[in-house]
Amino acid sequence: MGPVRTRFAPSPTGYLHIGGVRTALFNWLFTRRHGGQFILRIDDTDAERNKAEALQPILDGFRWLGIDWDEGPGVEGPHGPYFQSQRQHLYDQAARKLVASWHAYPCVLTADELRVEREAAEKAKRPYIHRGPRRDATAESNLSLLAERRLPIRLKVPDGSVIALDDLIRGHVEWKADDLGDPVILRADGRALYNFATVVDDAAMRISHVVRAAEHLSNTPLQLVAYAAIGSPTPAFAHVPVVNEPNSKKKLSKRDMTKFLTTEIRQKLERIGWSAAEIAARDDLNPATVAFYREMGYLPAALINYLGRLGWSMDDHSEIIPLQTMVAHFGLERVNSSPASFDPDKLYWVAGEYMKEMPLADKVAGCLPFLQRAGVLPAEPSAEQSRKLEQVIIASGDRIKLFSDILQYGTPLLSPAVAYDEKAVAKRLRKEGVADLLAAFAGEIEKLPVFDVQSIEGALQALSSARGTQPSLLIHGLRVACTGVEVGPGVYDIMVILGRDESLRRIRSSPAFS
RNA sequence: GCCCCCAUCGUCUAGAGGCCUAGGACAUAGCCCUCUCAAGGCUAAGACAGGGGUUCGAAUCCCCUUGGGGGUACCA
Repeated sequence: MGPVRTRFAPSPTGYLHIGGVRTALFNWLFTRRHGGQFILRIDDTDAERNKAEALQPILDGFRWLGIDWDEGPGVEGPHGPYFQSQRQHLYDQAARKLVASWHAYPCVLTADELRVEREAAEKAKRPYIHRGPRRDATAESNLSLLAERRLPIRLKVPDGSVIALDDLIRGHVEWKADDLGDPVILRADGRALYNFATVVDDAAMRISHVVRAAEHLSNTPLQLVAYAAIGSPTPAFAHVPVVNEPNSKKKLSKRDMTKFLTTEIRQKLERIGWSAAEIAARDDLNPATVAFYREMGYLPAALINYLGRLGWSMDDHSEIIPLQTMVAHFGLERVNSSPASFDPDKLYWVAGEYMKEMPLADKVAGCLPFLQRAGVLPAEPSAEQSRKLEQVIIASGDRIKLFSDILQYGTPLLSPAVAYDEKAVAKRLRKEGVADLLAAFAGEIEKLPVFDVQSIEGALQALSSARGTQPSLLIHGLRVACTGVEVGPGVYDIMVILGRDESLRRIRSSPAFS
């Protein structure tokens, strides 16, 4: 076998779809495992919806995830160009050669005539298998007809044969050629159809393994006919199962992604500082795109790990699999043949596992932009602010699973104003004796020689036992007084981060006294 | 309609005839730890779609049914 060469052929739609990137990842893992080349080929033949700027988000997404390509946009190689719109002449040439070699023929039927044929077949309850009138005409006469008129070209499907495929994931599949109509491979205007362009390109680019979504399995027999016609060896095929919507047996669709922008998701975005207008201005901000996870502060390694395990397993127990391990063990034979549902909960868990392993400095760097975009910290934080942020992150520990989680835990400590939560205040501050305790405790900490976790805790325990109250009464009251909310890092950590003066200010101006 | 694919806990999966009273993970519930929330520990509940074969023996092989999905285009 020659070198492993795979490809992924996205069309520039303006966003990187989660299902597509999973397929790309399988290609990439397989390729890296075998030391081959992974090619990114841009399927931009559909001129109107393919603007140049619509490619950028896709490339950005791949780069963010660390999926690199050996040939493609920005990486010239021996088999370019890598934009299908620049390869039209190749399809045209190939199709004409097929007419000359009697493997293809011009279609002289009009759209209306074709429709009539199809309807007649339907009425007779017979499957419609197209065979055109010029199918058996001589190559010479077809060629001269083509010289006079621009006509669509159809590929001849050989009569009576069986087309077989040994799919690397699905095993042996076969089709009867007689069930297949002669497909148009080139439109009258010279633009190629997908089933033909993909074969011409895959052959020209020496693709050894076509790893693609299972929805393409039905296209494969026609493509196999095309390979035979152009006289190229066929690559190996592996059809990976589609990714389904969460809790559903429906494919995670590229179309109608707006439905994934539920009110819940919208709230999540708003909570991390996105305005309704900003969300509306981005049509890729929904859970079906890679960009969404990036904006939510997921670690790219976590997304990769999750996606890699979706439909593939390394063994009977591994869940957190570092990229290098994945590359070392990836194999198409362990890719499942049944569809898999995307599970946001599990992805969130994986994200948390990866965040636990993040070095502190990287965590700080990752969290900062979220605080800045929400206006909690300025573009150029002061040394004091940076120091505090680091302390907050240390104190928050495993609570931060996504970078955006810093907003929940960091905002109450980093912004000067405290937003008091009604329920928390009612439950923890407006309680018999809490105001007295807080006032007394404020007096105690004022006198502390050092203001650290040990001394604050000591003061609190001392006061509680002197008063004969549960320490938790004061602890909960303090947290709400200092942060406005009930959940968060340990209270002593909170007070140390705020500092003595700010802690006192917050305690004394808290709603416990109003 | 016709062709093709798929089918293990809610979800991701292990399982390639006996190791299966079906294992793990996420999610769920309970308990423990504890200053809340996370994290962690322990426990619970939870699946071979149905029916026929083959076999001493089937989640695993075959057939049928059912259910899901894809294709059937001058879409990709």
